[in-house]
Amino acid sequence: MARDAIKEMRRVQLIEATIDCIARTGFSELTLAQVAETAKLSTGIVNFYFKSKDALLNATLNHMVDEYRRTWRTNVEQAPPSPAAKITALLEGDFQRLVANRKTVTVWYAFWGETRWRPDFMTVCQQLNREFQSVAADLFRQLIAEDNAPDRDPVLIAKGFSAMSDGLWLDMLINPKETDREMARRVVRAFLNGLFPRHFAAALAEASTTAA
Amino acid sequence: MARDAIKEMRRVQLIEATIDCIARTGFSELTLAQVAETAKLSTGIVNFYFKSKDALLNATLNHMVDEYRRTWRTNVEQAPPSPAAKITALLEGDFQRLVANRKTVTVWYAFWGETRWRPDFMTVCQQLNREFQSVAADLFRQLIAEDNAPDRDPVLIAKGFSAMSDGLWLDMLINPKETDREMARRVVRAFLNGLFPRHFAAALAEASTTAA
Amino acid sequence: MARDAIKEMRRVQLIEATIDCIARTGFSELTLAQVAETAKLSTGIVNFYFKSKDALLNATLNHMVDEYRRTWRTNVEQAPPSPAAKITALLEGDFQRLVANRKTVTVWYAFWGETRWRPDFMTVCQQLNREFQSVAADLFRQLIAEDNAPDRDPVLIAKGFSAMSDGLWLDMLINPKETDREMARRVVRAFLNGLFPRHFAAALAEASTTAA
Amino acid sequence: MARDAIKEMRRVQLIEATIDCIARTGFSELTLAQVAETAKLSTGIVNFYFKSKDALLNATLNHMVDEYRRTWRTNVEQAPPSPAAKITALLEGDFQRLVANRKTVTVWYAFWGETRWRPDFMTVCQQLNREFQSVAADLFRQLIAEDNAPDRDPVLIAKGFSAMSDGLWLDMLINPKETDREMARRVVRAFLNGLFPRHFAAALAEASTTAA
DNA sequence: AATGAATGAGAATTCATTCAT
DNA sequence: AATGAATGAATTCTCATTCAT
Repeated sequence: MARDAIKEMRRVQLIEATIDCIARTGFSELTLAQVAETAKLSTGIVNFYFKSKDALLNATLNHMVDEYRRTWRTNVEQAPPSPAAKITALLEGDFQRLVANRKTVTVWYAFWGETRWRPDFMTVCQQLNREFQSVAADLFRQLIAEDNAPDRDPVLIAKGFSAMSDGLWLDMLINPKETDREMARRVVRAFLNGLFPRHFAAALAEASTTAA
Repeated sequence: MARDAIKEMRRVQLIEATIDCIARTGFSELTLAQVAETAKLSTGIVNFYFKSKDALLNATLNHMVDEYRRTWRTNVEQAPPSPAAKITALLEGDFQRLVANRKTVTVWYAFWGETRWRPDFMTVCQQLNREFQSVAADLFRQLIAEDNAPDRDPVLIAKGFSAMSDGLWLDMLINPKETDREMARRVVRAFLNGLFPRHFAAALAEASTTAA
Repeated sequence: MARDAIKEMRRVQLIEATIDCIARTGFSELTLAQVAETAKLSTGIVNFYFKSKDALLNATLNHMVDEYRRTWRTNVEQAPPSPAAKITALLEGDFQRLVANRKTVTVWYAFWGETRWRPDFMTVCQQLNREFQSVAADLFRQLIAEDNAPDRDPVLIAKGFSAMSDGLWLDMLINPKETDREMARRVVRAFLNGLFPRHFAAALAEASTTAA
Repeated sequence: MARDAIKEMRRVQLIEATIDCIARTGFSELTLAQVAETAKLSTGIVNFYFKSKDALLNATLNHMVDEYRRTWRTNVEQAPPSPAAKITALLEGDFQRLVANRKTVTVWYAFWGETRWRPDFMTVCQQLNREFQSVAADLFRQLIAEDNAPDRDPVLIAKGFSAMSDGLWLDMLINPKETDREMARRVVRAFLNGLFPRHFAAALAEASTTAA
C-alpha cells in the first residue's frame, strides 16, 4: 500500500479512536494514552500523526462536521424535488440512527461545550450552522411562496427548525427515556405541520411509515 | 454572624468564582487554584468547603439550576393568567438579559458537554427539563383546549418549545453576530404565532414593546 | 520561621541540589526528578518554586555568579593596598579550594557549554567578565604607571590574565593529573613575574608560602 | 565508488551535519532527527552509520580534534625554523578565521561542557592538550635557552600560553563585541612580547602585517 | 477558619532506536 | 543502502489534595 494511504488511514484510525474515547469518558478526561490504546497503537503515536492534542481535537471535529454535512446534503439531494420533501429529508436526516445515536450526540455536545474557548471549533461550527440554515431558509422560502403567505419569515423559521434539532438532541442526551429519535421526529413534525399544514400533512404521514 | 451563615456565604462565593472561571477558560481548563484566586482566597480553600472538585462542580450546577428555575417560575407566576401570556413569559424569560447572556449560556453548554459522564449532572438537568416541559405542556394544553383543536399534542409542542430555546442558545454561542437575544425571541414568536395565531398575535405584539 | 525565609531557603536548597546534579551527571542529563530527589523533596517541587526548568537553571547560574563575584571582590578589598598585592589576591582567589575545585569548575564549564543558546546566560556571564576585567585592568594600569612603561596595555593584560584562569580551569578539568590548583597558580605567577618582575617576585614568593 | 568510500563519505556528511546542529541549537537540544534532516537523509540514518547517538558524538569530537591538530601541526611545520616564528605560528593558528570562528568555538565549548561525564571525550581532549603543550613547551625551552634565562620554566609558560587561547575563545563567545580575533591575538602577543621581548618584537610585528 | 507549602500521580510531549520494506 | 513509520521509555509540567501552622 502506498505510504500516503497508510498515513491517511492511521489519521482516520486515530480520529475514530478519539471519538470513541470522548464518547466513553468525556472531553475533560480524554487522554492521548487512552486514544492510542483504543487505536491499538503505541503511546507516542498521536504526537507523531498530529502536532498536538489540540490538533487531534480539531481534526476530530472537522471529521464529524464533514460527515454530518455530507449526510444532510446527500439527503436533500436525493429527496423528491418539492421543498416540503426536502425539508422532511433534513428532519429525518437529523434523527436517523446514523446521526442521532447516543454516541454521536454525546460527542457533539462534548465539542459544543468546549467551542467557546477554541477559535478553530467556533469557525467550523459557525460555518456548518450557516450552511444548514441557509439551505433550510431557501426551502422554507419556496414553501412560503407557494402558500402565498408573505408575512412568514423563512430565515426565522429555518433558525428555529435548526435549533429545535440541536435542542432535541440535548433532550435525547439528558432524558433518553422520554425523548428518543421517534419522539424527536414527532416534535418537529408537529411544528412543521402546524405552520404548513397543506404541505406536511401528506409528506409527514408518508415519511412516518418509512422512517427507520 | 452565625457560623453556618459564614459557611454558606463562602460556598456561594466559591460557586460564583467557579462560574466566572468556567466562563473565562472553560471546563477542561478549570483549576481549583484559579477558582481560589478568583475568590481571593487561598489555594486549599475549595477542598475545605467542598469535599472535592467534583463536589464543587455539582454544587455549581445546582446553583445555576436553582437560579434558572426560580427565574422562570417567578416569571410564570407574575404573568397575567392567560396561558398565552404565561407562555410568552417563559419565552421572554429564556431570552432576558439575565439568563441568555454570553457568560451564562457559555457555562450552561460547558455543563451540558460534561453531563453525559456525570450522573449527578444528569439527574439535576433531567429534573429541570421535566419541570419546565411539564409546566409548558400544561399551558399549551389549555391553549389547545381554548382553540378546540384536539389533534394538537401539547407535550410535543412543549418539548419543541423547550428544545428551541436550548438550540437558540447554541446559535447565540456559535454565531453571536447573526443570533442575538432579540433574533432568538423573534424565532420563537414566529413558531408560536404560526401555531396559535389567535393567541399570540396580540400577546407577542404587546411583549415586543415591553421586552428588555 | 517566617514563610518568606522558608521560601528563600527552599530556593537555595534546590539551587544547590541543581549544582550537585550538574556536577554529578552533566547538563544534558539533568532532570528535575533528580534535582528533587537530591534535595530530598517531592517531584513537583521545582515547578512550584521555579516557573520552569529554564528558570531554575538561570537562578542557578546567577547563584554561582554571585558567589564567585562576592569572593573575588572580597579578596581584592581585603588584600594590602598595593596593586600587585591585589592582583595576587585575584589570582589566588581564582585557584583557592573554594573556587577552583573539581565540582565547581565542572559546573562552570557545563554552563559555558550552554551559554551560546541562552541569552540569559550570555548576559550574566558577559557582565561578570566585564567587571572582573575592568577591575583587573585598573590594577594593571597602576602597576604600569609605577613601572613607567607606557607601551604596556593594561586592558590587553587584564584580558589575558582573566582568560588564563578560565583556560587553566579547563586544563584542571581535562587533565587533572598534570594540572592542579598549585600548578595553575605557578603558571599565572610565571607570566606575572615575567611581565612585572619588580612587583611580583616578592609578592608571589610571599603568597606561595601562605596559599591554601 | 567502493562501498567503504561511500560509507566514509556518509559518516563525514553526518558528522558535519552534527557540528552544524550543535552550533545552531546546542548540545542539550541536539536530536538525531535534526541531524538527519540537516544531512538531507532519513530519520533512521544515524543509527545505521553509527551504533548510537553517543557514538556519533564521539566521532564528531574526534573529527574536530583531528582537524584542529592537523591545522596547528601544519602551521608549525611550515613556519620558519626559529622557535619564535613557530610559536607565533601556533598563536596565529589559534586565531585564524578557520579555527576561531563563532561556530567552531561554540562547538568546542559545547563539547568541553560535556567532557567531564564522557570518558571518551576526556581521553581525546587530554591527548590533544598534551600534544599541544608538549610542542609549545619544546619551543619555549629553545627560546629560554637562547635567552640564557634558566629560571623560566618552559612547561609553565606553555601551559599558560595554551590556556590563554582557550580562555580567549570563551571571551570571544561571551563577549564578541569586545573580543574578536584580532583583539585576542593582541592579548597573546602582549604576553609573549613581555616575556620574550628580544624574540617577539620583530616576529609579531611581521605577523601582524600578514595575518588574516 | 484559613493558609499555602508540599506532595505525587498523571498528563502531553519528545526522541533514540528498531525494523519491515 | 536507505527509508521513515512505529515504539515506548523518559521528561517536564500540572494540579487536586493534604496538612502543619
